[in-house]
Amino acid sequence: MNHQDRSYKDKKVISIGTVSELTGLTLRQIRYYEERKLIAPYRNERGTRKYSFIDIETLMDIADKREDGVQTTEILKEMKLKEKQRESDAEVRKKMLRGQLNAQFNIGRERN
Amino acid sequence: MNHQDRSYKDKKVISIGTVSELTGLTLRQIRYYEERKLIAPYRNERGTRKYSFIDIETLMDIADKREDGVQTTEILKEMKLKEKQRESDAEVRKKMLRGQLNAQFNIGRERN
DNA sequence: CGTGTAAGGAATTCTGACACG
DNA sequence: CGTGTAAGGAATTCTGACACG
Repeated sequence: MNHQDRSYKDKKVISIGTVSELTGLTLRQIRYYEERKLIAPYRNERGTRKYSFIDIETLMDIADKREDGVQTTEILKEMKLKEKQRESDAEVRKKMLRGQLNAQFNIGRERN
Repeated sequence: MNHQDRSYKDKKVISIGTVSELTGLTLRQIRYYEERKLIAPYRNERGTRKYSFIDIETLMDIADKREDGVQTTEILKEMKLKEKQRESDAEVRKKMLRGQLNAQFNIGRERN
C-alpha cells in the first residue's frame, strides 16, 4: 500500500448520511459513538461531520461489539489496547532490524 | 494495490460540495463536465450525486486541460484514447504471458 | 462553448432536550 | 447507558432557465 492509497483511506470526506447507509447505523448512534470518543470525524467550516473509510471500518467493528452487548467504555479500552499493541509491535520490528544491521556490520568487520 | 484499496478509490461516496472544495471547481463546472460525459457520478435514491476519489483525480486533470484552453470535446476524445491504450496494453501483457507459458511448456516437452 | 446566477423546492445536518428502560 | 424522536434553523443539492461572450 503506497502513500497515495493510504491518503484515500484516511481522508475525511464522507458525510454522516452516507456513513449511515454504509454501516447500517443511525445518525444518532454515529454521533453518540463520537461523544464517547470512539471516533473523531473532521468538522468542516460550518460544523458538518466528515468521515474516512477507516472511520467506517471502525464503526462496523463497534456495531459488531455493541451487538454482542459490549459497552462503549469497554470498546474504547479495547481500541486503546490494540493501539498500544501496534506501537509495541512496531518497536519490536525496529529493534530486530537494528539487530540485523549490526550483525551484518560485524560480519563485514570479521572478514577484514 | 489490493482489492480492498481499489474499492476505496472507486467507491462513490463524496458529495459535490466536498468535491468542489477538493478540486477547486465550482458546482456548475462539475455538473457541466458530467453533462459532457467526462464523469459519471453515482446518484443515490433521491438524486444526489456521489463521487469517488478517481472522479476527483479525473476532474483535476480536466481542470488542467481546461486551463490550457482544451475544449471538453477534445478532453473526452483524449480520455477515450487513453482508455483504448490501456485496453491494448492489457492485451499485449496477456499475449506475452501466454507466449511465456507456451515456451515453458515446449521446454518441458523437449526434455522428455 | 463554458460558466455565472437567481429561483423554488426538497432533503441534510446540527444542537440541545426530553423520553425510556 | 444507548437510542429514539420532535424542534427549529442553517446550509446543501437539484433542476431548468436566462445571460454573456
